[in-house]
Amino acid sequence: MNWTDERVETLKKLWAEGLSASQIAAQLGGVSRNAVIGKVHRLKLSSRGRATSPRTRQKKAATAAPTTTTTTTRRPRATRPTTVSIGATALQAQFDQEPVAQTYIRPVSDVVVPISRKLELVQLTETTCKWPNGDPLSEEFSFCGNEAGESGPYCAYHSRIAYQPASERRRAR
DNA sequence: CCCTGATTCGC
DNA sequence: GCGAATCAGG
Repeated sequence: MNWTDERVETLKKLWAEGLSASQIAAQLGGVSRNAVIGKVHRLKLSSRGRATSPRTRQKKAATAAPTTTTTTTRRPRATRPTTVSIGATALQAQFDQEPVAQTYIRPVSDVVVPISRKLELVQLTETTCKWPNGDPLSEEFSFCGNEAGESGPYCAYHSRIAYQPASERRRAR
């Protein structure tokens, strides 16, 4: 995957919004979080709060021989054919809503979400992502429905969105 | 163990 | 320039 102007643009945007490298990587698709971080550095826009202390590294020389890892699956981060722009409401609820009359739309920023299967409630099974798309009161409402595995009610992507903010908050950056 | 960003360095 | 491996830390 090469860094097209578009992708770089998205990267900058999301990074500026404060998304984590892995989230950005997930949304761009085809790249690892390391790639994102590396790119961010090269773009010299890494200045986003000192997360870690002044590291002084000078260990390991290079890639050592991994001891035949039996099932060390290298996950290419699943298939993400297309990315669809949807006005997600995921994290908004946590931002206080001023009593001020704000009837118009709040851009917040488009959040790119992976393909959803748009399932109805009755179609959900124990392994389908139960992440809601849209307003539950709306006709348009649906569930993500992608494979959720057994680690939770959401697919890998939505698990991040659902749980990560909490841990992020916990660290109180 | 999960995650975060930072750095190094072979490619 | 790119990004995996690695580190250091929450």
